[in-house]
Amino acid sequence: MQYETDELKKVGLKATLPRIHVLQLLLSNEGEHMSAEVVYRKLHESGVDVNLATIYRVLTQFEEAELVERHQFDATTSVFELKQDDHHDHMVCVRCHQVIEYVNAEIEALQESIAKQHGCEIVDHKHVMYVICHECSVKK
Amino acid sequence: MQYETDELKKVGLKATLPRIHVLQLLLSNEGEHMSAEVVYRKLHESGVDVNLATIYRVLTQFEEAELVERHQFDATTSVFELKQDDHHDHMVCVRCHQVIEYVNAEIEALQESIAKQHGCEIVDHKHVMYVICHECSVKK
DNA sequence: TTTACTGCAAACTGTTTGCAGTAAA
DNA sequence: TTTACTGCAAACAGTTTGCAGTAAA
Repeated sequence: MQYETDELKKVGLKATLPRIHVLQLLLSNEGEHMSAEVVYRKLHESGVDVNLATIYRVLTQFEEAELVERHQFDATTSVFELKQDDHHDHMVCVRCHQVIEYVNAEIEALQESIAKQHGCEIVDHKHVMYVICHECSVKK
Repeated sequence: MQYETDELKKVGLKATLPRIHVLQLLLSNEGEHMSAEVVYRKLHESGVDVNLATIYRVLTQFEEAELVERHQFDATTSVFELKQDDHHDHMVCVRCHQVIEYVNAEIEALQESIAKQHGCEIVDHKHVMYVICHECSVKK
């Protein structure tokens, strides 16, 4: 819990219990992409009662503090993951909803050159591939 | 109006006035990416009163009939464009909200190979670049 | 002790839906 | 004349917000 406290203070946030718990959950589930609802449910399952509105606030603050990244793989729900050092994009299995991360420098470079061709400067991008993953295609 | 009527019947939809008007609007604004709200407003401006709920229904039916494509460039709102023959992706200017379409076979191919490497089969993808367009970067 | 933060409930936004009436075939 | 469609109002889902009370510094 000291680590979480330090991380929070480092980005200028009071080390409150809700924030510590959310951060702890994200840390212990690295690589997962969780919605606010899921964070809420997981915390409650482990006996920690944090209000859903607070979770939304905390996740948004974490995003602003660049501790987490927000993604929207489907039309309705945002998911959050701990921010990693390297940029990566995502594949989402439409059957099992597993998320696979990948990095591809060539695509990144191509993007830049396309933008440049049009006189545009990229400020952000999202690239999501909706797939049927190996496991799902095997089990029919 | 005969053209619209025929197009609608071709995909098995009754040629009703709301549908004809929405299709007409999309046809006369090819290349535009309009939200349901914008469709609603534009129709009303030209003196055609169609209920917003109907516009949502019609656009969804058009999507199912593959007459239009739905995109979500921001978290909250869907936009629609007439379906073209070729696949393309989008750049959206974060300042003026202009949408620029582009096609890049190399990226498409790279996507496929990345998916394959992971044993995945792509069923869909979205690739959006958020940019500052030429005009916007010029006028500071 | 001060001020940022949380819980609660209510609001909000884009979108969908049930139902009774209307228009296309 | 039948049946699909529309308008209306209410519901919906995820998310945000105002406010009064609570806890971190």
